Amino acid sequence: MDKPTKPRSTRIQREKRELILEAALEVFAQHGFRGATIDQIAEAAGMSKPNLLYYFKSKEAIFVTLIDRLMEAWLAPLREMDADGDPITEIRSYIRRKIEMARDFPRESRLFANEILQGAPRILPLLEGELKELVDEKAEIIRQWIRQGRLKKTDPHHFIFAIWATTQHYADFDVQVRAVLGPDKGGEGRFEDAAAFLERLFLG
Amino acid sequence: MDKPTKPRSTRIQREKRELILEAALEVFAQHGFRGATIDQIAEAAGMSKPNLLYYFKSKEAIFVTLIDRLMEAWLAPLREMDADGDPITEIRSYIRRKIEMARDFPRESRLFANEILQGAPRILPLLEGELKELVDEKAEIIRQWIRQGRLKKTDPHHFIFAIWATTQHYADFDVQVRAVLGPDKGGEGRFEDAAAFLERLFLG
DNA sequence: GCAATTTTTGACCGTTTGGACAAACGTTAG
DNA sequence: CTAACGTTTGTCCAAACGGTCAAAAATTGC
Repeated sequence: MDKPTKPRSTRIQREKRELILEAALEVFAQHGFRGATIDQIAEAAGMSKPNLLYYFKSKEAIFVTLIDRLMEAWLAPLREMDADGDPITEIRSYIRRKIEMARDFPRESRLFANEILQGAPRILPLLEGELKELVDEKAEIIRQWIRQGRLKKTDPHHFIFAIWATTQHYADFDVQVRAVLGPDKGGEGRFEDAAAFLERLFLG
Repeated sequence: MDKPTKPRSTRIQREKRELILEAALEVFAQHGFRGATIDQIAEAAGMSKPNLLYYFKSKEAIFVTLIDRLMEAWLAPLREMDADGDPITEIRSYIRRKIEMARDFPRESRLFANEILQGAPRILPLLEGELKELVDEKAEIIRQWIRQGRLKKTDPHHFIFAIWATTQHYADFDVQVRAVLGPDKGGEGRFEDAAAFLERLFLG
């Protein structure tokens, strides 16, 4: 018994599946689930449609795989918020991480936004279960910080919503942000400006 | 010359077009442009597909009409921000109006969000033109208020972005908001709570 | 080198979709 | 009644779509 009984999926298989997921992320983020076609994803992945369907049994299967992975990364920053840390530092770090995600993973953010906009048909149970529990837990921590006089009084749930909304805005509404800021202020520095602004807004 | 030379469009025509636009708003907001079908819209409007196409020449035409109207209503609240008014009052009113729009016109908000998410293919010129000018103008007013010491120092553009993001969040991400708040706190009072929270956040 | 297995592809299928069209229907004015 | 006009519908079509399948091609294990 040197190895487990499931040596399935070769290195090549894993690589191809990864390639497809990368291409699908691009296409889904830009056109949404219904707007994206298997042909588009296949072309973006540099393979034929039947070939793609050899690795994923349906368009839905690709999407679900993508969004399942996404959720892990999505909740991670909030998970890191530590009750034993300094409130200001913890919240500042959280905002930083969220802005970095908007900058570095805008496609993931848009994919998520798309799913929620359509009524979260595939992840509603997760939102009502895991996400709600996590948020309630962190809200309790914030409430505790407030009781201890270490944080300005505020509604914890709406506080978290506001951080989500403002940070993700820079990924989801990026086109609008750049259009309004114009060529001058719309450069890559906008994420730094946003981070600085948001820290002041939420902690100042 | 009792009447102008263009008596076109009877009352019935206007009513039917209105009926279609109402149905289309519902369908587009829920499924996005690509996800919506003419049949769905026709059924929601209580008429046959060819009949619908008698009033609008294409799916695109319906969408464009809808989004053109929407933009008017969308910019109105910001337009009302008055340089001669009291800064705190003006900003508070703006936030109130935006939250009311999220509560009373969530479908319009989602339609707009959808368009931006897809890269704003149909309204990019408007964003770079009319919207940018309006925001720049109001940003200058805010900057003026700050110079006069009547408002806390802050980046006007990101300040406006933050108001947009947080208020629209309650329409666009409504499913998530309700899932996280749960049955108890997720009732109709959530918009009031949000308004109160946001006033504190932005003005407190 | 060769058989077994995995990967890739061209051709194909049923369904859905946006849209066209002519015929039918209804309404109104003379 | 009827001609003219606006409205409605059944039928049809071509393209796009998600997905299948058998066979070819490439790879792997021996």
